Parts: sequence; C-alpha cells; structure tokens
Amino acid sequence: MRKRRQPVISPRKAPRQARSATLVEDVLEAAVRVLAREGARRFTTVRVADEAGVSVGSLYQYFPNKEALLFRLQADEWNETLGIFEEILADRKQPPLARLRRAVVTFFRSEREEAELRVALDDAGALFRDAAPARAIVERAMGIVGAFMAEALPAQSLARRTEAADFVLTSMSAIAEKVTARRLTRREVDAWASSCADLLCHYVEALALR
Amino acid sequence: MRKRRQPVISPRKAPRQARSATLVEDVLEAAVRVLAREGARRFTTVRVADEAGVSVGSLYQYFPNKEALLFRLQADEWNETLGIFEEILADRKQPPLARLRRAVVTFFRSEREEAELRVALDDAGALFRDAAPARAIVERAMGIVGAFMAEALPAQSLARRTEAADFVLTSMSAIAEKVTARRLTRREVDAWASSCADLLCHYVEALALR
Amino acid sequence: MRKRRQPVISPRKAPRQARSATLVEDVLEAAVRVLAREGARRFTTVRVADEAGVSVGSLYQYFPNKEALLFRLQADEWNETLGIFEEILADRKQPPLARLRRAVVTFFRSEREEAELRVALDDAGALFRDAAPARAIVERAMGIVGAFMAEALPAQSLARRTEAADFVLTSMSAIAEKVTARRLTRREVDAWASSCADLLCHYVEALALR
Amino acid sequence: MRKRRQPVISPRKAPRQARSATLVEDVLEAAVRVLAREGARRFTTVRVADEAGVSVGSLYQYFPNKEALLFRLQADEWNETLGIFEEILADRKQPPLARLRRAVVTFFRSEREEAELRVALDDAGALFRDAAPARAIVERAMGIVGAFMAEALPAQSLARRTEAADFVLTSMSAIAEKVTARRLTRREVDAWASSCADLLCHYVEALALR
DNA sequence: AATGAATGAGGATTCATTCAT
DNA sequence: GATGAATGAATCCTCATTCAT
Repeated sequence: MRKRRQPVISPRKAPRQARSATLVEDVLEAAVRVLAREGARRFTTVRVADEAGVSVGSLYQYFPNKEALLFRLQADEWNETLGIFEEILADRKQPPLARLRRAVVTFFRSEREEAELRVALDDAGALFRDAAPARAIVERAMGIVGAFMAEALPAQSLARRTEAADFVLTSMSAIAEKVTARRLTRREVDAWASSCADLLCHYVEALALR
Repeated sequence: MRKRRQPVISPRKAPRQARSATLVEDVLEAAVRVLAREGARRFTTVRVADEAGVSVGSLYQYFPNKEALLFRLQADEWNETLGIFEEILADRKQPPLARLRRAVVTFFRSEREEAELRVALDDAGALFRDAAPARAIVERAMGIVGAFMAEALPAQSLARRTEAADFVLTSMSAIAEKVTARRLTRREVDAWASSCADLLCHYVEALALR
Repeated sequence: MRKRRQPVISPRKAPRQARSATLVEDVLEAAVRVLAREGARRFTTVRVADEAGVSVGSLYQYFPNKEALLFRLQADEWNETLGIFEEILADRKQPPLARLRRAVVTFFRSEREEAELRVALDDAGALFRDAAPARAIVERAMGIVGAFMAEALPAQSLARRTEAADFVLTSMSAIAEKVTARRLTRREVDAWASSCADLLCHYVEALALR
Repeated sequence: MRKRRQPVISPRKAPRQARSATLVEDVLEAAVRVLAREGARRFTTVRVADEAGVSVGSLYQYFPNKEALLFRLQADEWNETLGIFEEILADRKQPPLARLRRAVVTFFRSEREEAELRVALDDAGALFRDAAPARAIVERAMGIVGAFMAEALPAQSLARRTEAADFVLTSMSAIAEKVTARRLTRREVDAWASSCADLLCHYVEALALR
C-alpha cells in the first residue's frame, strides 16, 4: 500500500468564545444529521456547513479537514461509551464478574443505540485507524479494563493482565459492532450480550485459576 | 438513512468464452494489485482496466459497476476461506471440538493472510452489506456451521443449533477481522485464535449440557 | 522556503489521433486567448476548457495540471523564437558579427510580438522555473549559441566559449524581456536591440582578442 | 488584456504614532519571514498578521490590501539598493567610469543578497508593474543615474543622457535580476558584474565620443 | 483603535460511466 | 465485441476582506 499522507485529525484551534463553542456544537450535530440522512458517500463539508447554517469557511476554522470532523464524531461517541463502561467496572460494591457482565450488556446496548452513526462512520472513515488521537482512546479503554483486571486477577502478572484486558475489550467490541450493525431489537441484542458476557466471564475465571 | 439506489452487484453477464473468462480473471487480479498498490481511495475502474491491460469498456462489459467488481473480490476471498473452513469442520475423522479448534485457528490464519486485501476492501466499500449475493455467502457459511452443530449438538433443536452456528460464526469472524487488521505475526495471531477457540469450544460444550 | 512539490510538467499522454491533436491545439489556443483576455489571475483550467469548447476532463487528459499547460505555452513560444534565432546564427553566408547583430534584432522583435503572452506567463508562472523540460530548452539555446561561438571564437577554449554563450544569451534575453514588457513601438524596440547588439558584438570582439 | 482593477497600493494611512510605526515594522518583518518560510503561494494576510502577533484587522488598518503590503516590501528593498547606488555614483572623488564599475558590482551583490525575497516577490505578484508608486521609484533611479550621466557625458543633450541612463539602468537590473536568481556564489556573481560593468563602461565611453 | 470570527465564491482536480468509432 | 476519449458534476479546501463586538 502506497504511503498516504495521514490526515491531520486534531482540532485546528480550541474554540475560546461561547459563540465558537456553539458553532462547533452546531456543526457536530449537523454532521450527525447529514451522516444519518444522506449516508457516508454524500457526507461533504459543504453539506454539513449548510445543515449547520454556517459557512464552510467557519467549519474549516475549527476542523482542519473532513477527517478531523468525522474523527471527532467517532471520538465523542467512543468516549461517551467508555464513560459508562468505566463507571460500571469501577463500582466496587459488586463482585467483579457481576460488574463485567453488566458492563458488557450496557456496552452492547449503547452500541446498539449508536449503530446508525457508527456504521455511517465506518463507511466514511477507517481514515484514522492509526491516528494518534485514536490511539489515545484505545489507551483510555485499556486503562479502564486494566484496572478492572488488577482487581479481578490480582495474582497475575501485569503482562498477563494487560493481555486479558486486550482480549476482553477486543472481543467484546468486535462482536458488539458486528451484531449491532444488524439492527436487532433490544431484546435480541441483550441475548447476544448475555452470551458474550458468559464467555468473557468464563475467560476471566479460567485465567484466575492459572 | 435516505434510500440509496442499491448498486447492482451481480455480474452483468457470465463470461461464456475462454477469452472472457481470462479477461475477468485478469481484471480481478489487476484489481487486487491496484488496491494493494494505490489504496482504496485511488482504486478506480480506469486504473484497474489499465493495470489489466484491458479497456475500461471491456471491464464494464463484465462488471456493471465498480461495486460489483469490489464485491466480487470480497466474495472470492470469502468463498475460498469458507472452502477451507468446510473441509475441516466436515472431517468426521476427528472429534467435533478438535475440529472446531482447528477450524478456528485455520480461519484466523487465512484471515491474516488476506488482511491487506480485506482492510482495503473495507475502506473501499462496505457498499454491499445488504446485497443479495452477500447474503448468499452468509447462508453458505451458516449451512456449513449448521451441519457441524447438527453433529456436535444432536440433542438441540434446529433453532437453537442455528443460533449457536450464528454465534460461533459471528464471534469468530468479528474477532478475527479485528485482530488480523493489526498485522500481527503468525505466532501472535495463533495465540488469539487459540484463546478464541477455547471460548467457542466452551460455548459449545456448555450448550451440549443444557 | 518550504519544500514544495514540483508539479509534473510533461504531457500526460501524447495525443495519438487526429481528434486529440486538434483538441490539444484548441486548448492551447484557448489558453492564449484566456490569458490575454482575462489575465493571469483569472486563468483557470475550467475557463480554458470552456473557451476551447471542451470539457475540463478532456483538458486534464492531455495536461496533468495547470502548470503543464502554462509551461507548454511558454515552451512553444521559446522554441519558435529559438528556431528563428538558430537559422540566423547558423547562416555561414554572413560574417559572424553581422549574424549576431541580425539575430539580436530579430530576437527583440520576436519577443516584442510575444510580449503580451510572456508577461502573462511570467505573472502566472515561476511555477515551472526549475522543471526539467525548462532546462531542456535552455540547453537547446546554449547549443545554438555555443555552435556560433565555436565559429566566432575558434581560438578560445570550450569553457570560455560556453561562458560567452551564456553571457550573450542571458544578457540579450534579460534585456529583451524587460524592454519588450514596456510595449514600445517596433522602432523603439529596434533601437534597444541595436544598442544591445553593439554591446554584445563588442563583447565578442574583445573576447576574440584575448 | 481586460481592464483589471488596479489595486490600491499606497498605504491607507501614514502611521502617526510610535505604536503604529512599530506595528507596520512588525508586519513588514513578519511578511518577509512568511514569504521566505511558506513561499509565495502560502503568503496570506492572515498568516502575516499571525506571524507579526497582530490581528488581521490591524494589518488592514495600515495596508489597504495584500498588494500594498507586497509592494511595500518590494519598494523598501528597491529604495535601500538605490541608496547604496546613489552613494557610489555621486562620489566625486573617483573618476566616473570607476564609480560606474563599483556601482554595478555593488548592485549585483546587493541583488544577490535579496534574491530570495525578490524571487518570492515576483512569484507573489508583479501585480503593481504600472502602479504610480512604482513609477516614483523608477524616477528616483533615473534621477540618480541621470545626474551621473550629466557628469560623465556633459556634452550630450538631456534627451540623450536620459536615454543613456535608461539603458544602463535597464540593462544592469535586467541582467542582475536574471543572474542572481540562479543563486550563484558571490565570486560568480562578481564575475558577471564585472563583465556587465565592462559593457556598460564601454557603452558610456562610446557615447562620450559621439 | 483593535480584534478575529465569519463569509462564500472560487479553484484545481478526479472519476464513474457512456457511446461513437 | 472492444476501445478509450470525452464528459462535467462533484469534492475538498483556501483566502481576501469585512464588520460586529
């Protein structure tokens, strides 16, 4: 694959004033609507700006390019999901595996709700797979699950726990993505989540016994 | 999402003559090369035709549009993988779970080898998620795994076995896709495959006891 | 100065068929008209294509980019001028200095006629200052004047003759460019040419005596 | 050539206060840096203002448009060079032709040092070839060389001396521009300057004998 | 007087597809 | 059947300038 210029993805400037913050919000919301209504192929910066009632120039004042806009959408979605995820996994009032189960189910549900956007984003993107900010999110996720593993698998080495965190995170998100793209009902998604949780709990248990 | 004209995906005509068959082969091989060399963004029909030493017009004689060409690439890859998969799962000389394990490992390896193409294909398209021919492949896959389940879970209802087949297939392919996109070494991919196989075997065993 | 990608300047494909050759001619003529009528700033590929009664796409079939089109204009002009220049300088029926004088005058006149285009090109350009094809033209010019020097200064070393050729060529073209940009009358330009010829003849004579 | 709105080139207002004078200086220096660092194509008013640590609005307070800013850069450079030039030509302690020779050499050296800026300026503009302030500079130059000619060619008519001044000035600057654009070493430029001075001295001598 | 956010026309270039030869 | 020139809408992005604050 020929070297492709990795698009700049970080925001061009942080909006300082209230007006700008609103503008950025407007653009992001408009972007979601355009993506949903027109699909990834017709997702253009001009259309987004129009939808936001803003000039293209203004859009480019805050997003250096189209990729950055898409990435921001993606990142916001991920971060929100991660927030929920973290909250559940860190709740020491429940036994670890119960938390894991709940977290998995919640994750699937959340993914289901965002499926529309996520699929559109997938179509549009994959443009930032390796971008630094993308890695930052992965790291945040690993941090969250890693902390959980430290608690659930205290006897294991850090390396092994990291491996476990990666496995759980990767499997769960891979399956959730694929399944929620099918637009199933909440009940159906819950069933998948439950099966998936079974497996992952079993995985952690098995590791604990090693 | 606005109704988008679902692109025609089936070949415009089946190549009857040897010359045509060769042409189609040439085009497909050229397409793989262009995808690898230029990336999804620069994958154009003219470039593919050039690379194949064929005129664009001829390309359009056998592929109604660009999507059809991409789909064909994808389908060929899937079918090949499925062929291997079937062979292993159907081999009655081995106990079912051993076969499942071997199949999973082989699947991961095969996905790893095709990762380059698959990722490029993903970038280029996802244009045919719901196309009829895509479903045909899914059905073929379900048939293969369903047959295996009939043997491994003879006591379960067809519905439950179908569900199991879907679960195994979906989980395995979701995880394999995500993991092999990381361009790991064969050894690393084998480790993932092994963990994944553990879980899926456990899943089938658990089902058998219900 | 930050590294700027040097634009590709060589023609994208050689026009094979009569139709294409006509198209290229049409485009070049249209380009001259657009440059003259609208000025360098409004010289756009779309406008040129329109003026030529051709689609932009067609223009890009034969010129990889705007620079290449401009360069072609420039090169054609230079080559034509050089042709005349060569003819005069190589005409052994006249004594060398008489030829040089005639060549200089003819060069100034030719430059005067092309001034409109050249000035517009200058404004537009500098886009191709260092491109390889530009150097080819310089080499052709050096060849022509070098041959003349071999005859006029047979006693001098090659290095010195090359130096002399460079000096004559550079001085003459620098002065001619600057002067003809002033849109003087033919008579006025002739006066300049004559003064310039005086100097250059003196220069060659002085060199011959060294 | 279609009538193009000749850009306003004179400063919008003369900076009265120290603060303004500083601002104008800052902007000019920033402009030089931007031109050098980013090239003519990326020379924008916003970028210059940023580099100067000033708002675009402020920039437009003192320069009515981009052209005026570029022109000011050009004019400053010219005036500086002219100052040196004048100093040498007016120095009655030396014989005229010796002064002319020294002036030419100094001019070439000065042009060599400014070549970077001059080329960038050419690329960016040449937008003000006929602007009134540009003529003022030409007139200043003509005044300087004219005074020299009055001394060197006292027997000639004013018209002839003016012609001579124009010839010397035009030839020298044309050749110097072209040669220094080649980024030669100081020694090489000196050689060109010397040859050029030879010719121009010869020109003046020949005129004196008429 | 200073700011800098907002504008939006304008430009270069690409590419899926057609259709005259 | 094969060819490949021609099409032109569509895309991303820039930037001189203004004007509300």
